[in-house]
Amino acid sequence: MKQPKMTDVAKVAGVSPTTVSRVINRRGYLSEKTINKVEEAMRQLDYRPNIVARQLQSQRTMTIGILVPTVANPFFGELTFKLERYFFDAGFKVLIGNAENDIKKERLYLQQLLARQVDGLVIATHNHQQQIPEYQNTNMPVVSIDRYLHETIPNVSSDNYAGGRLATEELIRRGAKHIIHTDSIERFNKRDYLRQRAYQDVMKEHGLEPITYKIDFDSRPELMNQFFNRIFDEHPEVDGIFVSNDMDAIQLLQVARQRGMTVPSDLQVIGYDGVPTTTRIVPELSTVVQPLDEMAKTAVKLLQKEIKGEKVTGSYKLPVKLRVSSSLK
Amino acid sequence: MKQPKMTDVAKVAGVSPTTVSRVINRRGYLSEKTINKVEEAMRQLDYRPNIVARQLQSQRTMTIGILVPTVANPFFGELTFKLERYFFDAGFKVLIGNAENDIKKERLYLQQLLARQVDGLVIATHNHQQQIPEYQNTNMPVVSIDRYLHETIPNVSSDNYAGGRLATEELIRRGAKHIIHTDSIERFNKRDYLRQRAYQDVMKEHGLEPITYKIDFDSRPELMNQFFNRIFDEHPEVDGIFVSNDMDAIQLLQVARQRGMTVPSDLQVIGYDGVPTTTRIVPELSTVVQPLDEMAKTAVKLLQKEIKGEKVTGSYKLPVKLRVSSSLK
DNA sequence: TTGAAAGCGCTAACAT
DNA sequence: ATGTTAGCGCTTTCAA
Repeated sequence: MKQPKMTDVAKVAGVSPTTVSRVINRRGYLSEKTINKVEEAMRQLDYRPNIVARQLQSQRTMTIGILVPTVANPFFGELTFKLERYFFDAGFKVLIGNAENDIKKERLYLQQLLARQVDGLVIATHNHQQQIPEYQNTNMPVVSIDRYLHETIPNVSSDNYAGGRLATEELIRRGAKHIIHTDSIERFNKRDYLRQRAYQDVMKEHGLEPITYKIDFDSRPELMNQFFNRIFDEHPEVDGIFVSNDMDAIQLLQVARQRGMTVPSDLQVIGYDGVPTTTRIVPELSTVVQPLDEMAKTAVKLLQKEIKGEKVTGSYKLPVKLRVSSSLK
Repeated sequence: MKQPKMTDVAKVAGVSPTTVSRVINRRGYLSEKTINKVEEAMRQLDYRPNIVARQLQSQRTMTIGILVPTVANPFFGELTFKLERYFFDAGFKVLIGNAENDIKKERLYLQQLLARQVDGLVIATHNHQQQIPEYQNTNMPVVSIDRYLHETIPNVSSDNYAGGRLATEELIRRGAKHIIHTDSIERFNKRDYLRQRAYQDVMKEHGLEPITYKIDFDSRPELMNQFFNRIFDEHPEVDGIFVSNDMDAIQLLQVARQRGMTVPSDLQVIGYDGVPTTTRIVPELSTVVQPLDEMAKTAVKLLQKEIKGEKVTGSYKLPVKLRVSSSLK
């Protein structure tokens, strides 16, 4: 048997559909008696309003699309979790897409979501935006996380430059002389290379030579191991490494141990992200902690403003802090 | 300016709205000329069909709701990722809810999602289903993961009993004599205690005394440390532990190391889950690997059947395998 | 305080 | 091969 609709409720309650709608939405004048009749009818039929019909009428879905590389990664899992929580508190549901560093998939999601299935979009993927013309469509409210998409799209991120400085300065302060920086290769846009720039600036300020290695984000664990081994082979003098994210840093720690290096006496390591889950699993890793909770809150707030019709642009950099642990002297 | 709709396209192309619809959906007879005219008009107006209107008409949203405790947990992050991937391949979008072990929140999600916003539901939460009457509503296609909800709702899980046996037997085979099992407390239903039952059966078969400790799932890391320390205090003779999930097992390893115990010579440990992310971070942990990919595939397949109208019930147990690493002798 | 009618944007059924 | 009409289930005028 089919789900009851408003006219069914109206019939049972002996009123018009309009009145049922009024009762559901508590709009306009209603007599106590009518309210009771209608509510009784709804209960009797186990009636649930059809959200889709309401969406068509109201032209809003109260749904937000979130695009990430993959929620299987602890950083994006945590981010998605926080975003979803704050959106939920604001009355929004959340549709997720794991773009998997696949431009085609990201475009497919966008084409779907732009078809008025969502009221807004949070983009935290790492694909090359130049290849995704959909972001030029400025009608849809969009916020990006840690990524520049378009001049009209506000961007929320941790203060990458400050974070890069913090990490590098700390390594130097603790006696490291030969410090290497590894970064993901997929951050195409110059504005996203702030961690690296900060590292280079600090190194130069201290008369040290900056050396950056680029990691292919998608590389498999075995390749990562090769990659880190190569660093050690090419730079046996290295005594400090600033790694652009904790997952990579953890793997680096493993490689260093396999090579018989002792952390922190032979090698000091600082990562980036500081997500609770990874910190809990590898408490010994020192790291630059991104204010994920604040970032999520900010993104939600900005997107809500956009949805209300306010113009929002610019870059929102949130302060990082250092978590010092036993991977530092 | 407003988004163009079908009639706008129809006007520009000089045809009827129906024809536009036909072109979009490639249905019925169309002349080459008409197709071109319509497509040109769509391009010119940057037209995107309104999905919500289509949903109202077709009575399907092509959207699935997924409820998990939180995607921030690597296990559920990975599960959500895989589910989303296979649903995407099948043409479905995915709405997520982080129920956070909060019955109220879970009910709120359900009430929303049951309002025909989704075509089906995957439930992987850990709340007490007796307190969630919405699951009695049998109209909505539902699949549960590792959790019994209702006799009409199919359940997909790893073979928990086999996994429990595998872990316990392996510890015994490798010489452990005093083996303790720790399990989450939130698995209310008897059918969910299969890992524990397997552990107990194997212990008894070998003339050993089973000892199970229950962990409160939500407990904070500090409490977990206390908890594990208590186990070691109360059972200094312990030389093997089977922990019900890897996150807990990892924390146990840390506590053991803090106490100066050496793994595996003093203490052998086996976890449960074997998610790629945690395995990559803590490769030394031996664990019972859940076939997450198969579980996701199965859940997607079952839900699609239900959506097509087929009746699906019963319990789908998928085979586990042991991942042996250096936490075993 | 309540109801009738129109319309949100699309597609299915029925013409032609 | 294309158009007309009706309707998906709700809310919003406007009227009574």
